[in-house]
Amino acid sequence: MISKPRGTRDFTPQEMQKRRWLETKMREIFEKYGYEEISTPTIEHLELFTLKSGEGIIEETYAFEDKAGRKLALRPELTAPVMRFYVEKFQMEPKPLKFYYFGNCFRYDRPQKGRYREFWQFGCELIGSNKPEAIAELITMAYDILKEIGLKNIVLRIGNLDILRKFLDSIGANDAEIMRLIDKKDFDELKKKIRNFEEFEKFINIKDLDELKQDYKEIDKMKEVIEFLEEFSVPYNIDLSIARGLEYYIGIVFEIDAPKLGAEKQICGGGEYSLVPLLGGKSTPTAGFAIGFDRTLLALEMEGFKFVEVEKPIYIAYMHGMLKEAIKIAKMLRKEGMKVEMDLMRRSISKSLDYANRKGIKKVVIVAPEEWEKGKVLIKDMVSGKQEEIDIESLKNQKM
RNA sequence: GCCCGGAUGGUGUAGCGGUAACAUAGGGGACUGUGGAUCCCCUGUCUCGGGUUCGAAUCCCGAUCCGGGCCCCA
Repeated sequence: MISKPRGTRDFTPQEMQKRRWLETKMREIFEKYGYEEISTPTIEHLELFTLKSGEGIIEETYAFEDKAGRKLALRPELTAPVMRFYVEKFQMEPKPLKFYYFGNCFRYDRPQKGRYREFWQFGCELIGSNKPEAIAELITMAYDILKEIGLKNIVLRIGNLDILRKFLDSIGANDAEIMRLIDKKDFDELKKKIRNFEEFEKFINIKDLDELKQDYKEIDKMKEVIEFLEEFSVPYNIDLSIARGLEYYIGIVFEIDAPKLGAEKQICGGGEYSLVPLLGGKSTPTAGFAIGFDRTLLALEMEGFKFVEVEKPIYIAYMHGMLKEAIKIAKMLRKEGMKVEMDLMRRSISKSLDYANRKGIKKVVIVAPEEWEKGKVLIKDMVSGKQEEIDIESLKNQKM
Protein backbone atom coordinates (compact mmCIF):
# COMPACT_ATOMS: atom_id res chain seq x y z
CA MET A 1 0.00 0.00 0.00
CA ILE A 2 1.20 3.48 -0.81
CA SER A 3 0.78 5.95 2.00
CA LYS A 4 1.07 9.70 2.02
CA PRO A 5 4.51 11.23 2.31
CA ARG A 6 5.75 11.93 5.77
CA GLY A 7 4.47 15.09 7.36
CA THR A 8 1.65 15.55 4.86
CA ARG A 9 -2.02 15.10 5.58
CA ASP A 10 -5.22 14.00 3.90
CA PHE A 11 -8.29 15.93 4.92
CA THR A 12 -11.66 14.28 5.43
CA PRO A 13 -14.91 15.96 4.38
CA GLN A 14 -15.46 16.93 8.02
CA GLU A 15 -12.01 18.50 8.24
CA MET A 16 -12.42 20.27 4.93
CA GLN A 17 -15.68 21.79 6.14
CA LYS A 18 -13.86 23.29 9.10
CA ARG A 19 -10.94 24.44 6.99
CA ARG A 20 -13.17 26.04 4.41
CA TRP A 21 -15.13 27.78 7.07
CA LEU A 22 -12.00 29.16 8.71
CA GLU A 23 -10.50 30.19 5.40
CA THR A 24 -13.64 32.07 4.40
CA LYS A 25 -13.83 33.79 7.74
CA MET A 26 -10.21 34.92 7.67
CA ARG A 27 -10.53 36.12 4.13
CA GLU A 28 -13.52 38.26 5.06
CA ILE A 29 -11.53 40.08 7.68
CA PHE A 30 -8.57 40.81 5.42
CA GLU A 31 -11.04 42.22 2.93
CA LYS A 32 -12.61 44.30 5.67
CA TYR A 33 -9.28 46.04 6.14
CA GLY A 34 -8.96 46.70 2.43
CA TYR A 35 -6.45 43.97 1.62
CA GLU A 36 -6.59 42.22 -1.73
CA GLU A 37 -5.78 38.59 -2.36
CA ILE A 38 -2.85 37.56 -4.49
CA SER A 39 -1.32 34.20 -5.26
CA THR A 40 2.18 33.13 -6.20
CA PRO A 41 3.61 29.84 -7.51
CA THR A 42 4.20 26.84 -5.29
CA ILE A 43 7.71 26.55 -6.73
CA GLU A 44 10.24 29.35 -6.85
CA HIS A 45 13.91 29.70 -7.63
CA LEU A 46 15.82 28.38 -4.66
CA GLU A 47 17.84 31.55 -4.67
CA LEU A 48 14.82 33.55 -3.55
CA PHE A 49 14.97 31.80 -0.21
CA THR A 50 18.72 31.53 0.21
CA LEU A 51 19.30 35.22 -0.58
CA LYS A 52 18.40 36.48 2.82
CA SER A 53 18.97 33.48 5.00
CA GLY A 54 22.07 31.84 3.66
CA GLU A 55 22.76 28.34 2.37
CA GLY A 56 21.90 26.66 5.63
CA ILE A 57 18.27 27.10 4.82
CA ILE A 58 18.49 24.51 2.06
CA GLU A 59 18.47 21.73 4.59
CA GLU A 60 14.95 22.62 5.62
CA THR A 61 13.74 23.32 2.13
CA TYR A 62 12.38 20.96 -0.46
CA ALA A 63 14.88 21.86 -3.14
CA PHE A 64 15.41 20.14 -6.47
CA GLU A 65 16.60 20.63 -9.98
CA ASP A 66 14.20 20.67 -12.88
CA LYS A 67 14.92 18.96 -16.17
CA ALA A 68 16.84 21.96 -17.44
CA GLY A 69 19.01 21.99 -14.35
CA ARG A 70 17.40 25.04 -12.69
CA LYS A 71 17.59 25.03 -8.93
CA LEU A 72 14.04 25.26 -7.63
CA ALA A 73 12.35 24.93 -4.27
CA LEU A 74 8.90 24.37 -2.86
CA ARG A 75 8.19 27.61 -1.07
CA PRO A 76 8.94 27.41 2.65
CA GLU A 77 7.13 30.68 3.33
CA LEU A 78 5.28 33.36 1.45
CA THR A 79 6.79 36.71 2.33
CA ALA A 80 9.73 36.39 -0.05
CA PRO A 81 7.56 35.26 -3.01
CA VAL A 82 5.15 38.13 -2.42
CA MET A 83 8.04 40.58 -2.30
CA ARG A 84 9.43 39.07 -5.47
CA PHE A 85 6.03 39.58 -7.10
CA TYR A 86 5.96 43.16 -5.85
CA VAL A 87 9.38 43.96 -7.24
CA GLU A 88 8.53 42.35 -10.57
CA LYS A 89 5.17 44.04 -11.05
CA PHE A 90 3.92 46.57 -8.56
CA GLN A 91 6.68 49.04 -7.79
CA MET A 92 4.94 51.88 -9.58
CA GLU A 93 1.50 51.29 -8.06
CA PRO A 94 0.05 53.85 -5.66
CA LYS A 95 1.08 53.18 -2.06
CA PRO A 96 0.25 51.67 0.26
CA LEU A 97 -0.21 48.27 -1.30
CA LYS A 98 -2.13 45.79 0.81
CA PHE A 99 -1.89 42.17 -0.22
CA TYR A 100 -3.07 39.07 1.52
CA TYR A 101 -2.53 35.45 0.62
CA PHE A 102 -3.38 31.92 1.60
CA GLY A 103 -1.26 29.04 0.47
CA ASN A 104 0.55 25.85 1.29
CA CYS A 105 4.20 25.94 2.24
CA PHE A 106 6.75 23.17 2.67
CA ARG A 107 9.49 22.58 5.16
CA TYR A 108 11.62 19.53 5.63
CA ASP A 109 11.29 19.25 9.38
CA ARG A 110 10.63 16.60 11.95
CA PRO A 111 6.81 16.49 12.08
CA GLN A 112 5.05 16.80 15.41
CA LYS A 113 1.89 18.24 16.87
CA GLY A 114 0.98 21.41 14.99
CA ARG A 115 3.94 20.99 12.71
CA TYR A 116 3.84 19.39 9.30
CA ARG A 117 5.96 19.27 6.21
CA GLU A 118 3.12 20.71 4.21
CA PHE A 119 1.27 23.41 6.05
CA TRP A 120 -0.87 26.39 5.23
CA GLN A 121 -0.20 30.03 5.88
CA PHE A 122 -2.52 32.97 5.82
CA GLY A 123 -0.73 36.25 5.74
CA CYS A 124 -0.40 39.71 4.37
CA GLU A 125 2.10 42.36 3.42
CA LEU A 126 1.72 46.08 3.74
CA ILE A 127 3.98 47.87 1.30
CA GLY A 128 4.81 51.54 1.25
CA SER A 129 4.11 52.82 4.73
CA ASN A 130 5.82 52.38 8.06
CA LYS A 131 3.92 55.14 9.81
CA PRO A 132 2.96 54.20 13.35
CA GLU A 133 -0.72 54.02 12.40
CA ALA A 134 0.13 51.64 9.54
CA ILE A 135 1.93 49.26 11.87
CA ALA A 136 -0.75 49.64 14.50
CA GLU A 137 -3.46 48.80 12.00
CA LEU A 138 -1.51 45.78 10.80
CA ILE A 139 -1.15 44.42 14.33
CA THR A 140 -4.79 45.21 15.01
CA MET A 141 -5.84 43.22 11.98
CA ALA A 142 -3.83 40.19 13.06
CA TYR A 143 -5.38 40.33 16.50
CA ASP A 144 -8.83 41.01 15.07
CA ILE A 145 -8.68 37.98 12.78
CA LEU A 146 -7.80 35.61 15.59
CA LYS A 147 -10.49 37.08 17.83
CA GLU A 148 -13.14 37.23 15.11
CA ILE A 149 -12.79 33.57 14.22
CA GLY A 150 -13.59 32.74 17.82
CA LEU A 151 -10.31 32.21 19.65
CA LYS A 152 -10.73 33.11 23.29
CA ASN A 153 -7.27 32.71 24.69
CA ILE A 154 -4.54 34.54 22.78
CA VAL A 155 -1.63 36.70 23.83
CA LEU A 156 -0.12 39.47 21.73
CA ARG A 157 3.48 40.47 22.39
CA ILE A 158 5.21 43.38 20.75
CA GLY A 159 8.93 43.95 20.56
CA ASN A 160 11.38 46.04 18.65
CA LEU A 161 14.52 44.73 17.07
CA ASP A 162 16.11 48.14 16.55
CA ILE A 163 15.77 48.93 20.22
CA LEU A 164 16.99 45.49 21.18
CA ARG A 165 20.04 45.71 18.92
CA LYS A 166 20.92 49.22 20.05
CA PHE A 167 20.67 48.15 23.63
CA LEU A 168 22.85 45.11 23.04
CA ASP A 169 25.35 47.42 21.33
CA SER A 170 25.41 49.63 24.37
CA ILE A 171 26.37 46.73 26.59
CA GLY A 172 28.70 45.30 23.96
CA ALA A 173 26.70 42.16 23.37
CA ASN A 174 25.24 42.54 19.90
CA ASP A 175 26.05 39.42 17.95
CA ALA A 176 24.19 36.70 16.12
CA GLU A 177 24.84 34.10 18.80
CA ILE A 178 23.28 36.24 21.49
CA MET A 179 20.28 37.02 19.28
CA ARG A 180 19.81 33.33 18.77
CA LEU A 181 19.92 32.66 22.49
CA ILE A 182 17.43 35.44 23.13
CA ASP A 183 15.12 33.94 20.53
CA LYS A 184 15.43 30.61 22.32
CA LYS A 185 14.92 32.23 25.71
CA ASP A 186 17.99 30.38 26.95
CA PHE A 187 18.73 32.56 29.96
CA ASP A 188 21.22 30.18 31.55
CA GLU A 189 23.42 30.42 28.51
CA LEU A 190 22.88 34.17 28.21
CA LYS A 191 24.01 34.64 31.77
CA LYS A 192 27.34 33.16 30.83
CA LYS A 193 27.68 35.21 27.66
CA ILE A 194 26.61 38.65 28.80
CA ARG A 195 28.85 40.46 31.22
CA ASN A 196 26.25 42.94 32.30
CA PHE A 197 23.51 40.39 32.72
CA GLU A 198 21.59 42.28 35.36
CA GLU A 199 21.08 45.26 33.14
CA PHE A 200 20.09 42.96 30.30
CA GLU A 201 17.57 41.18 32.47
CA LYS A 202 16.08 44.47 33.54
CA PHE A 203 15.84 45.54 29.91
CA ILE A 204 14.02 42.52 28.59
CA ASN A 205 11.59 42.50 31.46
CA ILE A 206 10.40 46.01 30.73
CA LYS A 207 6.62 46.10 30.51
CA ASP A 208 6.20 49.81 29.93
CA LEU A 209 8.28 51.83 27.50
CA ASP A 210 8.53 54.70 29.96
CA GLU A 211 10.85 52.53 31.99
CA LEU A 212 13.40 52.76 29.19
CA LYS A 213 16.18 55.09 30.15
CA GLN A 214 17.76 55.10 26.73
CA ASP A 215 16.93 57.80 24.27
CA TYR A 216 16.49 56.25 20.83
CA LYS A 217 14.22 57.70 18.20
CA GLU A 218 12.75 54.22 17.71
CA ILE A 219 11.27 54.41 21.16
CA ASP A 220 9.17 57.40 20.23
CA LYS A 221 7.80 55.61 17.19
CA MET A 222 6.99 52.54 19.19
CA LYS A 223 5.20 54.62 21.77
CA GLU A 224 3.06 56.05 19.03
CA VAL A 225 2.26 52.61 17.68
CA ILE A 226 1.16 51.59 21.13
CA GLU A 227 -0.94 54.68 21.52
CA PHE A 228 -2.78 53.78 18.32
CA LEU A 229 -3.17 50.19 19.40
CA GLU A 230 -4.94 51.46 22.46
CA GLU A 231 -7.09 53.58 20.18
CA PHE A 232 -7.93 50.41 18.24
CA SER A 233 -8.67 48.68 21.58
CA VAL A 234 -6.11 45.94 21.18
CA PRO A 235 -4.64 44.47 24.38
CA TYR A 236 -0.89 43.98 24.11
CA ASN A 237 2.20 43.13 26.09
CA ILE A 238 5.57 44.73 25.62
CA ASP A 239 8.20 42.06 25.12
CA LEU A 240 11.57 43.42 24.11
CA SER A 241 13.00 39.92 24.06
CA ILE A 242 11.33 39.02 20.77
CA ALA A 243 14.23 38.29 18.46
CA ARG A 244 12.62 36.41 15.54
CA GLY A 245 14.70 34.03 13.54
CA LEU A 246 14.98 35.89 10.29
CA GLU A 247 17.61 38.49 9.73
CA TYR A 248 15.50 40.66 7.47
CA TYR A 249 13.25 41.73 10.32
CA ILE A 250 13.81 45.26 11.55
CA GLY A 251 12.01 47.61 13.89
CA ILE A 252 8.70 46.55 15.34
CA VAL A 253 7.98 42.85 15.52
CA PHE A 254 5.14 40.96 17.13
CA GLU A 255 3.98 37.48 17.92
CA ILE A 256 0.64 36.04 18.92
CA ASP A 257 0.46 32.84 20.94
CA ALA A 258 -2.31 30.43 21.75
CA PRO A 259 -0.86 29.13 25.04
CA LYS A 260 -2.97 25.97 24.91
CA LEU A 261 -0.88 24.61 22.05
CA GLY A 262 2.23 24.01 24.14
CA ALA A 263 5.57 23.87 22.37
CA GLU A 264 4.16 24.97 19.03
CA LYS A 265 2.01 27.70 20.48
CA GLN A 266 2.94 30.56 18.20
CA ILE A 267 0.13 31.02 15.70
CA CYS A 268 1.07 34.36 14.25
CA GLY A 269 4.28 36.30 13.75
CA GLY A 270 5.27 39.36 11.86
CA GLY A 271 6.60 42.86 11.85
CA GLU A 272 8.62 45.28 9.82
CA TYR A 273 11.22 43.88 7.53
CA SER A 274 13.51 44.85 4.70
CA LEU A 275 13.57 42.56 1.72
CA VAL A 276 12.86 44.70 -1.33
CA PRO A 277 16.42 46.05 -1.76
CA LEU A 278 17.78 42.50 -1.51
CA LEU A 279 15.52 41.54 -4.39
CA GLY A 280 16.74 44.43 -6.47
CA GLY A 281 13.81 46.76 -5.91
CA LYS A 282 13.68 50.39 -4.93
CA SER A 283 13.68 50.64 -1.17
CA THR A 284 10.26 51.05 0.40
CA PRO A 285 8.98 50.23 3.87
CA THR A 286 7.38 46.83 4.25
CA ALA A 287 5.66 45.00 7.06
CA GLY A 288 3.48 41.97 7.32
CA PHE A 289 2.55 38.90 9.25
CA ALA A 290 1.73 35.26 8.72
CA ILE A 291 -0.82 33.17 10.55
CA GLY A 292 -0.26 29.45 10.88
CA PHE A 293 -3.56 28.19 9.52
CA ASP A 294 -3.23 24.62 10.80
CA ARG A 295 -2.22 25.69 14.27
CA THR A 296 -5.01 28.22 14.44
CA LEU A 297 -7.52 25.53 13.60
CA LEU A 298 -5.93 23.26 16.18
CA ALA A 299 -6.18 26.00 18.79
CA LEU A 300 -9.86 26.51 17.99
CA GLU A 301 -10.51 22.81 18.34
CA MET A 302 -8.66 22.67 21.64
CA GLU A 303 -10.80 25.49 22.95
CA GLY A 304 -13.83 23.37 22.13
CA PHE A 305 -15.06 25.70 19.44
CA LYS A 306 -18.42 24.78 17.93
CA PHE A 307 -18.14 24.75 14.17
CA VAL A 308 -21.31 25.29 12.20
CA GLU A 309 -22.49 22.16 10.52
CA VAL A 310 -22.87 22.19 6.80
CA GLU A 311 -26.42 21.42 5.75
CA LYS A 312 -27.13 17.93 4.51
CA PRO A 313 -28.59 17.38 1.08
CA ILE A 314 -32.16 16.31 0.48
CA TYR A 315 -32.18 12.66 -0.52
CA ILE A 316 -34.23 11.10 -3.28
CA ALA A 317 -35.32 7.50 -2.99
CA TYR A 318 -37.56 5.81 -5.47
CA MET A 319 -39.77 2.78 -5.82
CA HIS A 320 -39.09 0.08 -8.31
CA GLY A 321 -39.38 1.37 -11.87
CA MET A 322 -39.33 5.06 -10.91
CA LEU A 323 -35.68 5.84 -11.65
CA LYS A 324 -36.36 8.27 -14.50
CA GLU A 325 -38.93 10.09 -12.44
CA ALA A 326 -36.39 10.36 -9.62
CA ILE A 327 -33.91 11.87 -12.04
CA LYS A 328 -36.54 14.44 -13.05
CA ILE A 329 -36.98 15.46 -9.43
CA ALA A 330 -33.23 15.68 -8.85
CA LYS A 331 -32.80 17.81 -11.94
CA MET A 332 -35.63 20.12 -10.94
CA LEU A 333 -34.44 20.66 -7.39
CA ARG A 334 -30.82 21.23 -8.37
CA LYS A 335 -32.01 23.85 -10.83
CA GLU A 336 -33.58 25.54 -7.82
CA GLY A 337 -30.16 25.59 -6.20
CA MET A 338 -30.92 22.89 -3.69
CA LYS A 339 -28.40 20.31 -2.53
CA VAL A 340 -29.65 17.00 -3.81
CA GLU A 341 -28.44 13.46 -3.50
CA MET A 342 -30.31 10.66 -5.24
CA ASP A 343 -30.04 6.95 -4.75
CA LEU A 344 -27.30 5.63 -7.02
CA MET A 345 -27.31 2.10 -5.65
CA ARG A 346 -30.76 1.00 -6.82
CA ARG A 347 -31.64 0.34 -3.24
CA SER A 348 -34.97 -0.68 -1.86
CA ILE A 349 -36.88 1.97 0.05
CA SER A 350 -35.99 0.41 3.34
CA LYS A 351 -32.29 0.34 2.49
CA SER A 352 -32.50 3.89 1.22
CA LEU A 353 -34.02 5.11 4.44
CA ASP A 354 -31.44 3.21 6.38
CA TYR A 355 -28.72 4.91 4.35
CA ALA A 356 -30.27 8.37 4.72
CA ASN A 357 -30.55 7.77 8.42
CA ARG A 358 -26.90 6.86 8.80
CA LYS A 359 -25.82 9.85 6.79
CA GLY A 360 -27.82 12.16 9.02
CA ILE A 361 -29.98 13.33 6.15
CA LYS A 362 -32.99 15.32 7.31
CA LYS A 363 -35.43 15.02 4.40
CA VAL A 364 -36.08 12.16 2.01
CA VAL A 365 -38.22 12.44 -1.11
CA ILE A 366 -39.79 9.17 -2.11
CA VAL A 367 -40.87 8.84 -5.70
CA ALA A 368 -43.63 6.27 -5.92
CA PRO A 369 -45.92 5.31 -8.84
CA GLU A 370 -49.27 5.83 -7.15
CA GLU A 371 -48.48 9.36 -6.06
CA TRP A 372 -46.64 10.19 -9.27
CA GLU A 373 -49.89 9.55 -11.16
CA LYS A 374 -51.43 12.39 -9.16
CA GLY A 375 -48.46 14.71 -9.69
CA LYS A 376 -47.26 14.14 -6.16
CA VAL A 377 -44.34 12.67 -4.27
CA LEU A 378 -43.84 11.63 -0.68
CA ILE A 379 -41.60 13.61 1.58
CA LYS A 380 -40.38 12.15 4.79
CA ASP A 381 -38.87 14.03 7.68
CA MET A 382 -36.18 11.76 9.06
CA VAL A 383 -36.10 13.48 12.41
CA SER A 384 -39.78 13.35 13.28
CA GLY A 385 -40.51 10.34 11.13
CA LYS A 386 -43.53 12.12 9.66
CA GLN A 387 -44.32 11.68 6.02
CA GLU A 388 -46.64 13.58 3.75
CA GLU A 389 -47.80 13.64 0.19
CA ILE A 390 -47.05 16.89 -1.61
CA ASP A 391 -47.24 18.41 -5.07
CA ILE A 392 -44.04 18.04 -7.03
CA GLU A 393 -43.95 21.80 -7.58
CA SER A 394 -44.10 22.60 -3.89
CA LEU A 395 -40.97 20.53 -3.27
CA LYS A 396 -39.07 23.60 -4.40
CA ASN A 397 -40.13 25.43 -1.26
CA GLN A 398 -39.01 22.73 1.10
CA LYS A 399 -36.69 23.77 3.85
CA MET A 400 -33.86 21.38 4.54
C1' G B 1 19.64 15.66 13.36
C1' C B 2 18.44 13.42 18.56
C1' C B 3 15.37 10.82 22.56
C1' C B 4 10.89 8.08 24.13
C1' G B 5 6.31 5.25 22.81
C1' G B 6 3.52 2.94 18.99
C1' A B 7 1.97 0.27 14.10
C1' U B 8 -3.10 -6.22 13.96
C1' G B 9 -9.68 -6.03 8.99
C1' G B 10 -12.30 0.57 6.54
C1' U B 11 -12.33 2.18 12.03
C1' G B 12 -11.39 0.97 17.36
C1' U B 13 -9.14 -2.88 19.96
C1' A B 14 -7.62 -8.23 22.09
C1' G B 15 -3.84 -11.76 21.42
C1' C B 16 2.59 -11.00 23.30
C1' G B 17 6.36 -17.93 20.72
C1' G B 18 2.07 -22.93 18.60
C1' U B 19 -0.36 -21.02 13.25
C1' A B 20 -5.51 -14.54 14.26
C1' A B 21 -10.12 -12.83 18.06
C1' C B 22 -13.89 -9.16 19.42
C1' A B 23 -16.64 -4.81 18.45
C1' U B 24 -18.10 -1.64 14.77
C1' A B 25 -18.47 -0.20 9.67
C1' G B 26 -19.32 -1.41 4.23
C1' G B 27 -21.90 -4.45 0.17
C1' G B 28 -25.74 -8.12 -0.82
C1' G B 29 -29.94 -11.13 0.68
C1' A B 30 -34.22 -12.78 3.85
C1' C B 31 -37.77 -8.02 2.69
C1' U B 32 -39.18 -4.67 -5.19
C1' G B 33 -44.41 0.94 -0.56
C1' U B 34 -40.85 2.58 3.64
C1' G B 35 -35.43 3.88 8.52
C1' G B 36 -32.51 3.09 13.31
C1' A B 37 -34.35 -4.35 14.81
C1' U B 38 -33.12 -9.63 13.71
C1' C B 39 -30.85 -13.52 10.87
C1' C B 40 -27.62 -15.24 6.77
C1' C B 41 -23.64 -14.48 3.12
C1' C B 42 -19.35 -11.58 1.25
C1' U B 43 -14.95 -8.19 2.24
C1' G B 44 -9.41 -8.57 6.34
C1' U B 45 -3.78 -12.51 7.61
C1' C B 46 -0.96 -8.95 11.66
C1' U B 47 3.43 -1.76 7.97
C1' C B 48 7.81 -3.54 5.10
C1' G B 49 12.64 -6.18 4.86
C1' G B 50 16.10 -9.31 7.32
C1' G B 51 17.38 -12.53 11.55
C1' U B 52 16.52 -16.13 15.84
C1' U B 53 13.30 -20.64 16.13
C1' C B 54 10.77 -27.02 14.51
C1' G B 55 7.32 -22.87 14.56
C1' A B 56 6.96 -15.44 14.80
C1' A B 57 1.55 -10.89 14.91
C1' U B 58 4.35 -12.19 19.32
C1' C B 59 11.65 -12.13 20.36
C1' C B 60 16.02 -9.29 17.90
C1' C B 61 17.95 -5.74 14.02
C1' G B 62 16.94 -2.21 10.19
C1' A B 63 13.57 0.77 7.26
C1' U B 64 8.93 3.40 6.80
C1' C B 65 4.96 5.89 8.99
C1' C B 66 2.24 7.83 13.38
C1' G B 67 2.11 10.19 18.39
C1' G B 68 4.91 12.90 22.19
C1' G B 69 9.36 15.65 23.48
C1' C B 70 14.17 18.12 22.01
C1' C B 71 17.00 20.83 18.21
C1' C B 72 15.44 24.17 14.66
C1' C B 73 11.74 27.38 13.10
C1' A B 74 10.85 31.47 7.44
